[in-house]
Amino acid sequence: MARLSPDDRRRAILDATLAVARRQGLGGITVRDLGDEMGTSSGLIHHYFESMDAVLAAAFEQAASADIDRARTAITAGIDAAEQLDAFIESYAPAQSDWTMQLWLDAWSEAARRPALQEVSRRLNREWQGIVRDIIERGVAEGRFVSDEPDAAAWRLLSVLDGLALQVVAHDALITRDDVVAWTRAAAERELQIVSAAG
Amino acid sequence: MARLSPDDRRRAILDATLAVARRQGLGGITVRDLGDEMGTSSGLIHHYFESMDAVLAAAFEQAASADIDRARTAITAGIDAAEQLDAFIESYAPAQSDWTMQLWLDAWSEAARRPALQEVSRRLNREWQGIVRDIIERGVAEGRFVSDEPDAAAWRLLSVLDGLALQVVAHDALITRDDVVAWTRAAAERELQIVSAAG
DNA sequence: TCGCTTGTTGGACAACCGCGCAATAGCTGT
DNA sequence: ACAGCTATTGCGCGGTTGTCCAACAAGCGA
Repeated sequence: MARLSPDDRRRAILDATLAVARRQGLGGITVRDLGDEMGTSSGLIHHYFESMDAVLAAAFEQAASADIDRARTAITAGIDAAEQLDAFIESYAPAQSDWTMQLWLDAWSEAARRPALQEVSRRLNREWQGIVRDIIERGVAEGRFVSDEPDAAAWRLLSVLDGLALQVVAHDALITRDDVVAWTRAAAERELQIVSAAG
Repeated sequence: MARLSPDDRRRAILDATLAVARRQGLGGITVRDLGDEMGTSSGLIHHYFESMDAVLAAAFEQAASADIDRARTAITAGIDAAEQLDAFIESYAPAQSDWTMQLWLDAWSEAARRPALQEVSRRLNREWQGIVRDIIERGVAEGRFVSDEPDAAAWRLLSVLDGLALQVVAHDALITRDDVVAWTRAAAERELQIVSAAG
């Protein structure tokens, strides 16, 4: 329809990709879906991306990065490390039909076979772990957390969160989002020897 | 080609499915791939399975069940609950190119789109959790573990193991198998308040 | 106002998919 | 040796996919 600048159109394509992925999952997207979503022809997509793979990779990176940014701003609201960790857990735990988490499941599954996707997935995953580690180190410095290996502790917390979150998304209703939040909090209290707020 | 008995052919189809999945992933398998792999026509598959979804579910169930059996026998070697938990962790932690774990990643990713596969994945995942919970309850009964919510504790332990294992398989070399074992042991010690062997 | 650049169209194309079915071929019991 | 059963074939169907490309049109500088 309207004639957009290359930058705007590129952004519009990625937005449309994520909107469709929300409904059908990353794997179920076709160029025709994107055309319909944008109200344009489907041929337009290949004027900006050389393949459908490139579209999906770019969309995944955008969505995952946006999630990280969202988590970062959610964390800054916390006064101390304990509150920040709580904000992080709340921000990370997925809803029953969470679509970003499904994106991650797809990425982890495909990573071994798609080098470009693996690179993005690995880099962003390490970034998540870094966020958790920073919170832990701050908490240790504040004297609120106890941990002699913040790096391993961060991997453990992120992993328990990933492991629980994937159950919610892949096995709808086996466990709930509330379980994820409550159980991860309990794991964090044990891991970091957090004294309860009453103390 | 050769005319096989229904049982043998069924097995051959599942074997072929796993062989192809090893190369292309569970989600990227077609009936024609299976025909090529077996050296037969593709129409044969639908003589034994009513849908592709059913084939994938059966193949995944076969591979994953074998893993559960293997873990169960590994666990029986343990004298007490602590040893059993250790045996479980060792048995579950994947090698760098672990092939069953990759299958799990594929299954979790595809579950949302394939009902039969989701049912199997959910059931077997719950079975894994049951195994861990049984060990924990035995340990509590023996007075070696402390846990007032064995069910949640089992989910946490299984999840941290899943989350760490996934990093090994999907993000080759980001963390190692040794990290998975050591870090999960540490998580278990905190979770279950295990007193060190020296005590 | 004209002409050039380029964003956009819409369909052609070949390849692929799961699935179904009539025909065929190989085994088994008699 | 023959008949009956059924495992297996091989192709067809309707539908889908990603990719390509010649034609069209909207904006912009001259």
